[in-house]
Amino acid sequence: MTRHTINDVARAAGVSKGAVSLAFNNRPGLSPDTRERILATARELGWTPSPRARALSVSRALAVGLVVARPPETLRSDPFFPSFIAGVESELSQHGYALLLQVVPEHDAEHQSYRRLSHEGRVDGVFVTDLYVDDARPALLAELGLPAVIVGPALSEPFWPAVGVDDAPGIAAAVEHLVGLGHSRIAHVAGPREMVHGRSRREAWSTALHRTGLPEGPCIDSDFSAEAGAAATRELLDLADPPTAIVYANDLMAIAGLAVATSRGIDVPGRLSITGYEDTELGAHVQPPLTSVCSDVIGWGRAAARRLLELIDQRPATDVSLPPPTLVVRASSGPAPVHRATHPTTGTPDT
Amino acid sequence: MTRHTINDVARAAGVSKGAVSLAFNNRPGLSPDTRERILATARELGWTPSPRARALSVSRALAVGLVVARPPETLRSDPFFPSFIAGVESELSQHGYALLLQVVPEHDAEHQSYRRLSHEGRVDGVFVTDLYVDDARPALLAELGLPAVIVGPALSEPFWPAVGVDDAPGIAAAVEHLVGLGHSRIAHVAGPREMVHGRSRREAWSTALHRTGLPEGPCIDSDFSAEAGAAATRELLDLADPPTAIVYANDLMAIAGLAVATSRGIDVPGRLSITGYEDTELGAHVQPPLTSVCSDVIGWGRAAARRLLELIDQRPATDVSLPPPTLVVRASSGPAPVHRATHPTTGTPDT
DNA sequence: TTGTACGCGTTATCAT
DNA sequence: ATGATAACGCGTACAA
Repeated sequence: MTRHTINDVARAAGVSKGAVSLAFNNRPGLSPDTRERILATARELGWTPSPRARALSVSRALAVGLVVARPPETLRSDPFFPSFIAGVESELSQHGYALLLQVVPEHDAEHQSYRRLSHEGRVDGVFVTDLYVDDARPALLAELGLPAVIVGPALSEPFWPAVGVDDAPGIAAAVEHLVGLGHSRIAHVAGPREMVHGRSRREAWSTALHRTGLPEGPCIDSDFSAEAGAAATRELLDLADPPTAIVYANDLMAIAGLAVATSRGIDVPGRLSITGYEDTELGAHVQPPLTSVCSDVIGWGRAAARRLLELIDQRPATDVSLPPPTLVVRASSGPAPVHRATHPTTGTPDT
Repeated sequence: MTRHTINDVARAAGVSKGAVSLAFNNRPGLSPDTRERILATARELGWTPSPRARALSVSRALAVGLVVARPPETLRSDPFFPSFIAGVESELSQHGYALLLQVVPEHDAEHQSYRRLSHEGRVDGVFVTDLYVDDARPALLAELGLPAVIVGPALSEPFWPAVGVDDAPGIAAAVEHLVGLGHSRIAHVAGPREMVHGRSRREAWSTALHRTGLPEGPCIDSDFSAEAGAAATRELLDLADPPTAIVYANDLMAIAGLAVATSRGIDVPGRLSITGYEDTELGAHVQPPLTSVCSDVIGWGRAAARRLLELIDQRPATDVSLPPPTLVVRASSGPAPVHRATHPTTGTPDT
């Protein structure tokens, strides 16, 4: 019951090692029936090529890497990665590739990780997530010669292709939804200005408002964390002329913001409407349930993996069109209040 | 600037390949100064052994696997894995090991994954999480001869060691906290009976109550999801004699339960106290902030990885004592109501 | 300490 | 066209 090798198969099929290799790699040079005979023999013996040996001989790792640089605290509640990874895996496994994951606390460590992965030849390519404006990683990876795919909004990145769901339609849908409900003072709690997906969502919010002819509401920079989302919300509610609706750049901040509003006795959605982004499981189960933007993260992962494998194999990019995100309307968004209180924290009942 | 090999180092140091290998593996058979000279030369050339070649030659993968079998939906909001993985990585990287991750939708697929990982020799060992009572995986892995560490409550598992933070002290602390606040009817929203950590938390709750001399409150089986947590909460609140406090088996269910209470106009903690488990980021930012049990998940990951590497190397287990979980008290738990309403949904103001 | 076989496929070179 | 042969990738380990 010991492990079989290519030699066992070759012997059993009465051919040479080389022939078995040709058969398994769909390479010309074999008559159809010997090819079939070889494959059948391999099937019987339960043999498949060893990735270890293959890796050494083809000078490839047959694995790709995902390095996530965040303090675990920030990462903890992030719903993105599990789905993304599931999608990635579904594509990789079909090509005999594996996913190697690392979670490191900060950016410097991430650079070290890439260097090591590349130097040791552990991976043939990597995904880069949470791209910053002027991010140094693409250049580093180019220097290392390590193929990469940017996971996030497509941008004119000189080094590597980007695969991402476009944020804009989802944010636009949220804004239009709120405008349709009569809101005219729509704020945004944004992701960090330095992060590409923070910036793109902010721009989408701004653009959508301009398109409807409304002025931009106030916009507070935040960092995608619950803590900062809560602080931003307090800041907005403290304004002399607070917004009647807030578009958050993710669910985590939206849920924290919701708690802030509730704790001040501000009725949601009676006095304040709220939308999130990402449609987390919990969003549907807070009070009131959160209106949010939902995108196909699994499909996204699959597409990113496909692109990365193409890049590694130097194949041309196949077109993948990811479905645009959709707005899931729940009870956290409702008609704009008829009378706008001058100061919501003094809370007179609405309608 | 092409990649160096062990031969380059050997030549540069004026020794044989074998000597370089001995030097890098701290093996006897080399004079101290040649050893040092070899290491210095390697440092100069920036050479480290190639995991690929090593893997083939030592007949090891130099990687361990983590297969997570859950529908992405369920996994999405799970805060456990990122921290756990960070801890795992910190240990693995020191030993030249890498972590290979897979996310599969259901249990059958997980079995397939293990079979494949083992058959292809992709990993030298795996972590098994979310253990079920009578789980078939340990036996499968034993049959495959693939070393495994159970991540979860220590239990008398015949095949593999378990590494886990003991749930009991944390749950007990929550129960005692509530008892100290005057609660006498303390319910539990449990994880699935078939899951080991569901069961262990339930038993901890039961034991803690008995120790204080209080009768068990009602206990509803749930499944760790927000959806089911909400349903369980509704069920509890519909009882003729509803509990004044609910101990949830995780934060996700607790937050969903909180929303249910709030939506019924039940004041938390005035009329109902709530505790969670896991201390997620969001728990501190819901309204009211959630009392929860916090454990050192990163340390847990580190310990599990260490044990797995020991198992792979057939070394004896070193003792690791993980710090017991601690109770983080926030505003969702408070004094038991003085007058217990006969039916909380008819909600007369409290105190 | 050194020489060399070995692990296990892949691929370039040859032979029919 | 088909298929065999042998070198190769890069460390490790055992005999000398």
